[in-house]
Amino acid sequence: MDTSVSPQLDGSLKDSDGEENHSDDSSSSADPAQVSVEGGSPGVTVVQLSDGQMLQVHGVIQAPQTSVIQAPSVQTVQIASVAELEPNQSETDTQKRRVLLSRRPSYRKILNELSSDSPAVAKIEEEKMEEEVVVSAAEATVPTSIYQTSSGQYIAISQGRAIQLNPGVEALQGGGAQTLTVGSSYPTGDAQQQIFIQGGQMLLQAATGDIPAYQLRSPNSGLAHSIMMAASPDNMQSPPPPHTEAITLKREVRLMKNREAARECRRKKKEYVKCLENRVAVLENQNKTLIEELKALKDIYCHKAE
DNA sequence: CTGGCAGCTCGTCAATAGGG
DNA sequence: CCCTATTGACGAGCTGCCAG
Repeated sequence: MDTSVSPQLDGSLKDSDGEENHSDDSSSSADPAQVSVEGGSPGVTVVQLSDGQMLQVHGVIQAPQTSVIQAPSVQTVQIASVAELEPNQSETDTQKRRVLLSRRPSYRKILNELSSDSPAVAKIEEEKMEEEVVVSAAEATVPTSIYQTSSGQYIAISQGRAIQLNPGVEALQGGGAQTLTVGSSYPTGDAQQQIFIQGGQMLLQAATGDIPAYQLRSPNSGLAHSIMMAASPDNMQSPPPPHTEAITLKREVRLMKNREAARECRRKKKEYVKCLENRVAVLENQNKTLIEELKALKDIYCHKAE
């Protein structure tokens, strides 16, 4: 019973790795029979596809590990054994469920383990994103209203009038944070507002009034995104009791962090799956080479025997 | 053109692990 | 014990495809 590949991962291997992986999925989708391994620097295998295209596959397999799937998944064994225990009914349902729910080590850990054995394996880095550095101490302590745009970006407005666009997917791909300073459009505002621009999106205007309206525009598309008031619009009007406000703020921050975490987790998962796919491709090639080698040796041996 | 369907992405919740 | 990070599960929304 092999539960090492979850249905989701399995699905990803089959069809869901999606558009963004097309560039290097060719390694995994290539017919193994039409691929030749060229060798290369340690840890990196150059694979030639049938169409002559050369592909560098980071040598996930070069490390002396028994299996791609078994090696990192310490808890896989655990899951399997628990599944075997199930007929015994030796555990309560709750306990079973808990154990079944027990996770693999994180994708980052798995890949980093792999990479420690094989230095060529790309590590999933702790991404120190600039936008996290951008948040100043003042902002962190001052009550902040957080809004979500229709494009999924976040704007935090603190008492200090700092507006931050939190990282969307674009921010991950794009560059670092940019900062601009504009005059405040709030009647009560300070002289200036700071706007942090992420992922090529910029804050174009902030209207005055009790409930400010913002317009986000992507320089490329020119499309304006309206802003959904995702959280605490009441902050703008009558201030709620400080306690409620604190709770709301705490929740908003938690949700925002979790949103980011989920995004990051999915990204890592994709990377992990991609890595496994590469490894499968290389293993298949290696297997094929070994078979051919064995065949050749057999031939030689048969000739000598005659 | 339209309704149904499948696949994908994203946000959220909840469970769990690990660190301080 | 509390807090934070991680990740599976679930639902909602979007998109592309296809048959009628």
